[in-house]
Formats: sequence, structure tokens, C-alpha cells
Amino acid sequence: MARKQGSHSDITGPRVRDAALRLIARHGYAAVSMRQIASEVGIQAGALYNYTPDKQTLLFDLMRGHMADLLAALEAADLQGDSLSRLEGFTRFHIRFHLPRPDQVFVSYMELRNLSDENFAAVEAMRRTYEDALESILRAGEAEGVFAVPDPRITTMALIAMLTGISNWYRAGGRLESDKIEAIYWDMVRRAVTA
Amino acid sequence: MARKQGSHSDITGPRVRDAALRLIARHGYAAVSMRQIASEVGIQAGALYNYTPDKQTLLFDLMRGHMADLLAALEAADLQGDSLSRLEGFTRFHIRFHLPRPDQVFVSYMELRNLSDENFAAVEAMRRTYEDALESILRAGEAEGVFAVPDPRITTMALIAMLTGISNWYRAGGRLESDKIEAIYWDMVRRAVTA
DNA sequence: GTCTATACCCAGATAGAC
DNA sequence: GTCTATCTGGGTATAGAC
Repeated sequence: MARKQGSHSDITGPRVRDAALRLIARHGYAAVSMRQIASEVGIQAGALYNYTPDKQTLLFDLMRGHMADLLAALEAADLQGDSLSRLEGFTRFHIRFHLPRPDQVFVSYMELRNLSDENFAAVEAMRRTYEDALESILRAGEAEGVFAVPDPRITTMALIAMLTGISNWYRAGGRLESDKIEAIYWDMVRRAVTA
Repeated sequence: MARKQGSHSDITGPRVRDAALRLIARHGYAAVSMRQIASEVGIQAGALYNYTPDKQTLLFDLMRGHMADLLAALEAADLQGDSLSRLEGFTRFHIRFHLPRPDQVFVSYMELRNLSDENFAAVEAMRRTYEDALESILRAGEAEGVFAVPDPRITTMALIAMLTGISNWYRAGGRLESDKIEAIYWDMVRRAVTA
């Protein structure tokens, strides 16, 4: 009710982000122009600068937002129990979080090159935090003797690459549903690391 | 000795490709200009068009060349023996081929979006041929009862994603040498698929 | 085969009216 | 908050001299 006449920032802002995410996922950051994004939203290019100071910041906000959502969701998942249960929880969490967000995943993994040094460091730190969550599960299981993981850091990278790779072929409505995919991947993860 | 005066195409051509590969791997196809590539080679932008009809074809040649090298090397590896041996051979081949070629790997996996429809189809067919080589090994092992692979296609994608992911963190001269990496990954692959 | 010069077009970003 | 208009720079690609 306090909304001013002609003020659409509460609706236009998210629409700018949505359009940018979709276009960048499809064509790449460098290949997408501010004019294209504006056209998708239905405004003129100049009006975009009410929502972002520049194109670089727009990309950074998308990537930082995705990583922040990921870390918050992992926290909320609150993985508990023995190492094997926590590893299963992480595996299923990763798949369940990433499958419905193909554009975010694509942008967050493909556009790192296009971040400024400063922004890259910020995103990279968040990614590292996520990786460390898995690594600590592997180290705990190794210490307990339930996992045989000679190099937990390498195994962390291997498992995350394997799981994230699902987004390269998964299409909603395809042959396999998320439950089935989780089962197949959890089976591989479990066998790859258990002693 | 038959070289004409002023003719440098036999040397400049490869230099153009090398420069393009390195710059595109670092900054992305759309972010790299023909002027930058020319500058790296030490010629003017116009002269590039003696070596490629356009920028798109230059990218396509890089990617097609990489995939052709990959398929030829796999053929030459001539994997033989039982399914387990062939899987080990494929795993070690994949790592050994990809590790020394980080730029080609990066470009070939990140720039698919920037290929024209026609060129994309050609590269995708080559990639599919490579994937099928692994899938057929998994199916053979499943039939023999030495592998437990409920969905060979999915497992193929999972293993290739895991192995290719090495290029995301491996740096020549780093903590681990190729032999050690091969051993760690082969151990995970074997455990993930054997019955 | 390479150069200089240029055609033609579009990029990111800003200014000021409404 | 959005528009139109514009600044400034750089993009791909070609033409024609050497």
C-alpha cells in the first residue's frame, strides 16, 4: 500500500535477475548484452542500471546468490549420525539441490573466468566451504575405519565432479526421476569409498 | 626448400591456433577478439583471415581437432583383455590423455554453447563415440557378472565426469604426479563398478 | 602473406526529460 | 523508474596496396 506510483522495482528486480540467469546459462556471460537482457524483461537498456551498477556485478550477484543458497540449504539439512549416514545425506542433498537448478549450476561452474579477481575470490571461498563439508565427512569415516580413502581431498573433488556432472545430461521429465538417480549415485559413492 | 619468400603459412597457421586455444581457454570464446589473437601471434587482425574463414570456424577446428586426437589415441591404445583390464586401460588412458592438455579440455567442454548448430552436432557425435567406448566395456562386464552396473549409460556419464573433473584441480608440477592420480582414480572406478 | 584503412555494427554505460 | 538519445570504444570482416 505504501508503494509509489510507477515504482516497479520490487517486481522488475527479480525479473532482471531471472532473465540474466537464463540468457547467460544459454549463451554465456560475454555473449549476452545488456540490451538483450533488457529486451527480455521488456525495458530499455538504460533502465537496467537501476538494478545493478554494472554487468559484472549482475553476474557476481547471480553466482554469489547461488552459492549462498547452497550453503544455507546444506546447513538446514543438518546432516547427523555416523559417517556413512552423513555421506548418504550429503550425496542426496547435493543431487536434490542441484537438479532443479540447471541454469544456476551451469552459470556458477562456467562463468568463473568472467568474474573479476575480487569477485572470483569471494565465490571460490564459498565453494571451498562446501567442498570442505564433504571432505570432513570423508576424513571422519576414514578415522573410524568405515571408509578407505587414501586422499580425502582428491576423493572430495572426484565425488563432487561426479555428482555435479548429472546436470550435464539430466533433463526434467526424462527417463529417470530424482529418486532413482539418487539411488544409483549413492550406490556408486558408497562403493567407491567404503572399506 | 620449396618455401616461397615471405610465405609463413606453415608456421603462422599453427601459431594462430595455439594463441586462439590459449586465449579462449583463459577468457572464453566470446570474450576473446580476433584482434587479441592476432596481437598474440604478432600480426594484424586482417591477416588472420588467411588461416580461417571466420572466428566460428577457428573455434570449431580447435574442438574437432581435439576430439579427433582423442578418438585416434583411444584407437591406438587398443584396449584388450577381460572387462576389468579394459576398464583399467580406459581409465588410465583417459587420465593420461587429458592431463597434459588442460586448455583443449577446457575449451572442448566449455565452449559447446558457442558452436553453430551444425558444428555442435559434429562435435557431439565424436563425444558420443568416445562415451560409447566406455559404455560397451561396462555392458560387457555386466554381462560377464564381474561388474554390477544397473544403468550403464548413467555410470558412463558418472565416470567420465569424475575423470574429466581432474582437470579442474590438477596443475602440472603439483603435489601429485600422473601415476599416483591414475592409481587413486582407478581404485575408485574399480570399486564403484565391480560386483 | 601481410599491411593499412575502413565499412558496418553493437557493446557498456551515462545524461537528462518525464 | 523508465524513456530517448548519446558518448566512447571495440567487435568481425573486407578491400586493395605492396
